[in-house]
Parts: sequence; C-alpha cells; structure tokens
Amino acid sequence: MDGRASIKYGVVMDPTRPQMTLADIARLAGVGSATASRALNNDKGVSAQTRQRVLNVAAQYSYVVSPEAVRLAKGKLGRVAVVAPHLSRWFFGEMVEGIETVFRDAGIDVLLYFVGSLEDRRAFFEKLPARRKVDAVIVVGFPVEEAERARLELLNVNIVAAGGQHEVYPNVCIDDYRAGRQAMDHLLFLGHRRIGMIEAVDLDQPTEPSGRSSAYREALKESKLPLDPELVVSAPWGGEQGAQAMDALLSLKTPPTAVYAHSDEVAVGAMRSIRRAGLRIPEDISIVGIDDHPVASLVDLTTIRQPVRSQGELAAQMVLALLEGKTLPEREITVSTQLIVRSTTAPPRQDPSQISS
Amino acid sequence: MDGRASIKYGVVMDPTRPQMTLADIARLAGVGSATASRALNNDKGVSAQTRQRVLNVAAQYSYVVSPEAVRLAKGKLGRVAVVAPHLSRWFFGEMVEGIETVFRDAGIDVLLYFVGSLEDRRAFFEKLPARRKVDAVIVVGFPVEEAERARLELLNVNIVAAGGQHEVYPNVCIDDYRAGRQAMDHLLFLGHRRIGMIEAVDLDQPTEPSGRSSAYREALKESKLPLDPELVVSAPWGGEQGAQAMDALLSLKTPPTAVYAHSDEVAVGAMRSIRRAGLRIPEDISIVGIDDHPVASLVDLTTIRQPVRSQGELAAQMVLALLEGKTLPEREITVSTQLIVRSTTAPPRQDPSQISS
DNA sequence: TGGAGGACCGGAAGCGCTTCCGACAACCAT
DNA sequence: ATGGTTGTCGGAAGCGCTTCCGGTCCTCCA
Repeated sequence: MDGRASIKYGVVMDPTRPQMTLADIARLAGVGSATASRALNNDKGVSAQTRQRVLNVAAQYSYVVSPEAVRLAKGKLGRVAVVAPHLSRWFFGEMVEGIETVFRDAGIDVLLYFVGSLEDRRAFFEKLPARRKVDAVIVVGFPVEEAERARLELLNVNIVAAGGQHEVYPNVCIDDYRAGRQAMDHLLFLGHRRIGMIEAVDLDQPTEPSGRSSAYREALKESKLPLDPELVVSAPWGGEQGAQAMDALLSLKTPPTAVYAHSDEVAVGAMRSIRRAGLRIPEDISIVGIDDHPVASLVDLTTIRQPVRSQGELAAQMVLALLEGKTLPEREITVSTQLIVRSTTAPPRQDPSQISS
Repeated sequence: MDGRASIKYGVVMDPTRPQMTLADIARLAGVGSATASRALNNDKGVSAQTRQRVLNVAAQYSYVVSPEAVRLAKGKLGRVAVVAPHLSRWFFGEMVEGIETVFRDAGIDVLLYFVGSLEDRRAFFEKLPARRKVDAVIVVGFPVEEAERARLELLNVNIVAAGGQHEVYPNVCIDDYRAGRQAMDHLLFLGHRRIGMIEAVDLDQPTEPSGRSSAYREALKESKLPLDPELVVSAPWGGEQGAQAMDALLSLKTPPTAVYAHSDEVAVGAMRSIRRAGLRIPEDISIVGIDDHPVASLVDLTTIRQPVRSQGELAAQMVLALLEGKTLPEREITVSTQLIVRSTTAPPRQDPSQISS
C-alpha cells in the first residue's frame, strides 16, 4: 500500500491509479487494440492462441472495459428505465423484482425512477432524466396521460407498461373486470344481496374508470340487484383509508352483509373497522379483497390472487424482444387471476330475502 | 411524419434520425463546439448573448447531451448502485424510495441490483456488474462478508451501508439492541414473566448475532428471570414462518404469556396462530413486533417504530458528501426507535407470581 | 498612445472503446 | 508457378463530449 493510497473507513481508495485501458492490455499482450477488443468480446477473427494470451493478461490485471466508452462507440446503451409510482408497496416491489431479475440475466442495467408524488411525476416527464440513457422504458402500474405520452416519445425508445391497462403501449396486466367479477360472483354465490364496495383510488395518480368498479355494477345488474349508491365508497389506496371507508359503510342504517374491496390493503384496513365495531368476520360481515398480498394469508382474507412477479418478468421479456427488433407476438398479455377462499367470507347470517328491504 | 418513421404501437420510432450532437448545435448557433459546451454547462467564459443564442438553438431542437460522452470525457459517472436483497418487502422498498429521492434531487442516477437469492448475491460479487459504472455503492439491509468486501474494493468507489450494522462501512441504522430492549422492557413492565421470542433469520443471507436477540437475554437477566431455551424459536423472515414459530411456542406445556417478535411481519403471522388456537390477544397472550410496518396499525399491533425512509435518505446524503470529497462528520448514524403501544399487549391475566414456576 | 490584462471564443487533443479497411501470410486449386 | 481465398492482425477513424491552449479583440491605466 503506497503512500498515495488513502484509507477511508477501511476501504482502500486509490484515485491516483487510473483504470487500465484496452490499449494497455493490448500492449501488454503484444497485440493491437483491435485484436484485443476482438479477443475480449469473443469476436471472430482472432486465433485461439492470441485470444488466450489477451484473456490472460486481462485477467491478470483484472481488467474490465469502460461501459461508457463501449456505449459511446457502438451507440447502444444496454440500459432500461423502470418508472414506478411506489416501491414500498408490495405490488410494486414485487413487480420490480420480476423485472430486474430478467434484465439482470440479460446483462441489462436497470435505471430506477420513482415518481411517487404528482410533482415527482411531472418533473420526470418534464425533464426526462432518462433521455439518452436508456434503450427502453417500462412503466409500472399507472396510466400514462396523453401529454406525458408525447413527452415520452422524445425518448425515441420502446415503451411497455406493466400492471396497468394501456391502450397505447404493449403491456401485461390482469383483467381487472374479471378479477372484480370473481370477487363479486363469490359473494353473490354465497347468498349476499347487499354488498358494499370500497373503490381504491390513487390521489396522486390520475384515475381511470376501473374494471374493478364496473365489475361490481355488472354483477349486481346480472343478479337483478339494485345499485345502491351509498354502498360504494372510494378511498385512497391504503389500509387506513380502507378502515375509514369501512366506517362509512358501517354507519349506514342498513350496512352491507359483505364488502368487496379493490385491494387487500384496503380490505385489511376495513377488517380493523369491522373488528373494532364489535362485529365478527365472516359471521356478521364478509369481506373479499384483490391481490393476494402476503398479508392476506396472515389475516385469513379471502381474495383474488394475481401473479405480480411474473407480470414483471413478462414485461421485461417483451422489452427484450423489442430490443432485438422482433415483433411482439401479442401486443398485450393478460395473466389470469384466481379466487382464493379463506375465512373472511361466508353466507350471510339471515335469509337474504328477509334482509333485502 | 416522413416515410422513414415507423409506427409501432402508436409510438413514433425513427431510428434513422440520429440524435443531434453538440457540434450540430454549435454550428447552428454559429459558434465553436467549445463555446457551445460552455454555454450549455453554464460555465463562465461565454457572453450572455452568445449563451442565450446557444440555449435557444438547443431548446429549439430539444437537444440533450449524450451522458455517455460526457462521462467518457470527464471521467465521472454520476451514478450510484443500490444493492438490496429484497424489494417486495416493505422495509426495503421504503428504504430504496428514500435513497432514490435524494439522488434524484442531486441529479444522480440509481442503478438497482437486486440480490435476493444466495446465487444472485454470489453472482453479483463475482461478476461485479457495477464495475466502472458507478461512483458509489449503497448496500441495503444485509451484512457484507469478508470475502465480498474484498471484491467490492475492486470497484474502487465509496461504499455505505443502510439499515444493517456495519463495522467497516459508514452506515446508518437503528440500534437493534435498544429496539429489542424497548420491546422487552414494555412486556416486562406490563408484568410478563414468561416471554417467548421469535427470532427472525434470513436464510438467504448470512446471519449475524443480532442485537435484537441479545436484548432479549439481557432484559431477562436484568429482571433476574430465567432464560428458558425452549421459549426462543427462530424463523425465516416472513408471516408464514412467524405463524409456524408461534405454533411451536403454543405447543409448549407452559406457553409464554407474551411474545417478542423480531419483526412485524413475523408478529402478524404469529397473531394468526394465536387466533386460530382460539386464544385472544392480548387477554391470553401479548405480542409485540419491531418496525411499525404499515400493516401493524391495521392489526393494532404494538410495535417498535423505526424510521425507514429517512434511513435511506441519510445514507444517500452520506454518499453525496463522500462524492464531494467531504469527510463525514460521523462514521455512523443511528436513528432512534420508538415504542408504539397499540392493543396487542396487556398485563398477563393471572398474577405473574402464580405462573412463574 | 502603447502595452498589459481580461473577456470571449475556436481548434484540437483527448477520453476508451468498436469497427472498417487494408496488409500480410499461408494455403488451395488451377 | 500463379491467382484467389481464407485467416489474422494492426492502423486509424470515429463515437460526442470536455477542456487545454492559444488567438482576437477590447478596455483601461500609465
């Protein structure tokens, strides 16, 4: 350890020793830089012997190429941007894990852009920090507005959406309407006639009419049940908000015998309200959520499972295909959802016919 | 839209139109490339008038510099790597959100490396994909082994750790021992004498003797209570595992009257077991966790709150300081934890003196 | 009025790679 | 023996920036 090296917190830092360059390796191996490059990249046109010599030298000095120089020289970035409105929420974390896994295997770097608040989001689309930095973009879990789309086009790269319907971009998602129907049909099948819905909305994100909501209305209509407006309340995504929404439902003169929540987080919050109100689940009131969030099994919540990680993986694979210039076999992929019956749902206590006003 | 542009899924892609270069802008503005560069970078040595002219041209063609070329030319990367073992878990997602926010404001890109499994992790340290790509590394929530540390040094960059004690790297974390004591002292104060502990271990990560565990032993010792080995069970992080661990505790001939879980996820799982066993919380058995995970408030779990996002922010700020060549005022930052009493803890039913054997 | 100094600017040399193209040698078929 | 391959290799031209270095031109003071 020479005098130039400084020790910071136990880590040896030696900024005076510049990284080796390809030219160094070439010289050391006694070949031209072109040959060295070819050897390192496993290109053809190098004798096995020469290649080995280069490789040995490179290994000896633990040489790695400068990605910047490579990218500059060949014009490809080998990087993709993932932009997501949340990370700490299970759905998004899981999604990003799936995406990251696929890209890592493909040797592609993932640049993360977290656009939680409205300002973040606006700033992202305004400044487009990903400009000239990525070959593609994956938008996770939120609809892109018209104006934003225009900005995104400036990137001049492929875009795919994951976990959120999209008319414009190739995407992978679940069928929200179907998921909602699975939940509603389950409740209906059990005999419930007065069903409440807690709509989850994201205050920081523009809302779109959700399939999960229309599923509620359609299901009711098909069962020839009235649509009582006071039975549907909307709440921002999240447990606390779900709890409040449930409080509202509970304060009705005729509360529902079952509630359909747009997400498990919301459902779990609602369960707290029910419990605190001294009511039992599912005896007094049934509840079903959507997602199969890990917490769902812990609180024995009946829910509609959606495979999140694989949505991420599929989206990443789409990007990979696009990057290779392939045409996508299908513009959008819908993964299926599944009813998981646990113990928060049961038939209503009384004969439904007696309850219905 | 000329004939060259192809439309894929509504997105205009025109690979034939190369990005504008600095030289183009310079020419268009009638200045040399050096001047254009200075104008764009807000360097001095350019008249206000010339600068404005360049800026106008650049804006007109919505020009952005090529980050690769910049990095190549000036040798700085402006990127940092975040390596984390999980993302879908609240703790990690929250942490990364905090980190990302700070770096985004500083104009630094975040490269994400997710090393969930042991193989991932090994591969990461083996191949060091971040090599020559980042100016610093933040390691989130896991201890770095000796051998890994050696590899990390090859990166020749600053490293800081977030959410996990570290003897070597600058870091920010909570005092695990103290958090554990807060939990235990609370239970002890309530009068519990037979307290179980569910140790959370991460199978995919090397474990270290945790402060959370020693807090248990120390607290017991100080209260002159015996240390009954069968009262401590360890479980992989996660709700289901917590549930199983609790089952074990419940099957003891003298089950504990309270349990201290290393994390809220584990605690919530344990609650399910207790509930399924027909026992009531907190009447029959008390439980306390650590984290103040969002779900904790939803299930009314008493817990020790730790500020996760700000740990991430602080870690990022440390990196920023290091990057600017500053010396850190403090090598490690400990953020404080806080007991949040909700309704899963209460005094034991019977006089503790009757229970203690 | 002359020259020193400063403000402004452009040319050009890198930064570390990839890749085109030409050179050379050895080897084949004619 | 000769022309044409084929297989290897190196020189050098970029890729799009930053920045050193020097050149103009103008100002200001002696």
